[in-house]
Amino acid sequence: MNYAEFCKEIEMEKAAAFRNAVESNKGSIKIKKEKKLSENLSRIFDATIELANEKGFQAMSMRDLSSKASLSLGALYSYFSSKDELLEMIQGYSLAMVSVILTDSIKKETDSSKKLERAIRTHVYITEYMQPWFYFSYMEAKNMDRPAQKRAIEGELFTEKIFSDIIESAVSGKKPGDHDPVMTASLIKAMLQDWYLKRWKYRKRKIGPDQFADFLISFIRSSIM
Amino acid sequence: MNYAEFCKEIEMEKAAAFRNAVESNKGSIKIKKEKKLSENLSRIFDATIELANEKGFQAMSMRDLSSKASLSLGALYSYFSSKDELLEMIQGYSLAMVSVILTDSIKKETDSSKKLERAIRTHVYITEYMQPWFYFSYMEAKNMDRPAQKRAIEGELFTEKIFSDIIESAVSGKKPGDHDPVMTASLIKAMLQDWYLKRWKYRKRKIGPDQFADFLISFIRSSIM
DNA sequence: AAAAATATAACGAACGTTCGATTTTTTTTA
DNA sequence: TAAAAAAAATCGAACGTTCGTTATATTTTT
Repeated sequence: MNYAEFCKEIEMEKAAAFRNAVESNKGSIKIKKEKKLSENLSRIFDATIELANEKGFQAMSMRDLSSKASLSLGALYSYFSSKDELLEMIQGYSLAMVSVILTDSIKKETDSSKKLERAIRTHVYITEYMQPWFYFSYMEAKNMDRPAQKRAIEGELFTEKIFSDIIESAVSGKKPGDHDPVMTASLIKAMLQDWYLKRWKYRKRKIGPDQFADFLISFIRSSIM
Repeated sequence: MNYAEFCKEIEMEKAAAFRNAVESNKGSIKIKKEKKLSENLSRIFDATIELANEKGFQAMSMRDLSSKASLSLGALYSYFSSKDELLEMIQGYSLAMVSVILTDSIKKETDSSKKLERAIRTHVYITEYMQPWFYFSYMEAKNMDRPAQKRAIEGELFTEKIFSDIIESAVSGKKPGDHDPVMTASLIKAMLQDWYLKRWKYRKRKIGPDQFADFLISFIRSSIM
């Protein structure tokens, strides 16, 4: 599997996750027609991500959003009930994406070592594919209300658990006690996050997702094996 | 060296960095008396850090700051000329801290391997000591104006260069071509940043700075050696 | 007393949000 | 199929707040 292949397979799951995000916020959406809703809401999402990653979500005004999404102020509020809710819809979307994709992906391998490799690779690819979304979720987490913050933390721990479980079974019996799987998973997660948080750096150095995944895998492999 | 020892040695350098931060913004400070200035400005800094790490710098109002720092709105503006300038003063402060401390620290070792170990340990300790400051600088970087953003990026690359230089001389001749020092330094930096960005996680798991530094060093050593 | 520092009230600008009027789209009717 | 009616969606002005900042008056320190 490489990044190009990954992209082809992802489109459907992306659409499904979007429909799911819409479904769980149906209550505060005033738009009736499915087509209008998905067209305009995804344009609103894109515009929000773009503006927020430029100047921060708080600093982005509804008037900024209105002009970038080509909808009037009043119209915007037919798609969500408040600015905060908009933020949480986007968070829910990207949170669902990473956990679904990751869980599905590791089922395709049985060998622990291969499983770990695949998990890392998939994480790099999905965060490459939706980089602005993950950057947004990471940076705006502390501006969310308590329940949304809790969801963000649980999301982080969920993916970390995927890694620590794999490591546990991968290194069991090999070098007992030498490396704590939980700590190792923590560090892996940190390195994976660097990929979507510091894109400017890797772009400048002309390092693509495949290259990054390869390097990261060999770095980790030689450390825990 | 452990964290407790580190703390004893740091106080002087911290005070020097603070004086330096004041000095380079003297132009917009209306307070004449040295004592008043350092007392109140450091209280303003602390209050800003605390509020910004709670709800974000943008969301923090000058009225919030006024009440937390126990100074009237008008009085605040005798210590800086605008909210943005306050942000940049704080950024300059923590940026200067890490580079001075790190540069000084690695001079104390000659062996490359020891040098790397010491650099990592020192980075963990200084970011532990001033955790809220580094968290602040990281999270608010994208809300700063262009020149301040440039400074933040240069700061990141500066410390990364310190690591890649050491790695280069440490692994030269050992495993040629196997690990790109620049990429390795990038990953090390990512893991070091995790320490001050995810404090809630490490605190919950009862992992202190000494433990984290030990683990990180052994993780990296087994990977590049 | 003079100088330095603080407090208070007020400024215009910009914010998120709402609401009734208006336009666009869909459905019904002839 | 074309006109009329109903429904859905959009619009832009306006609301009440809150924001960063300032000018002036007052208090504290020298």
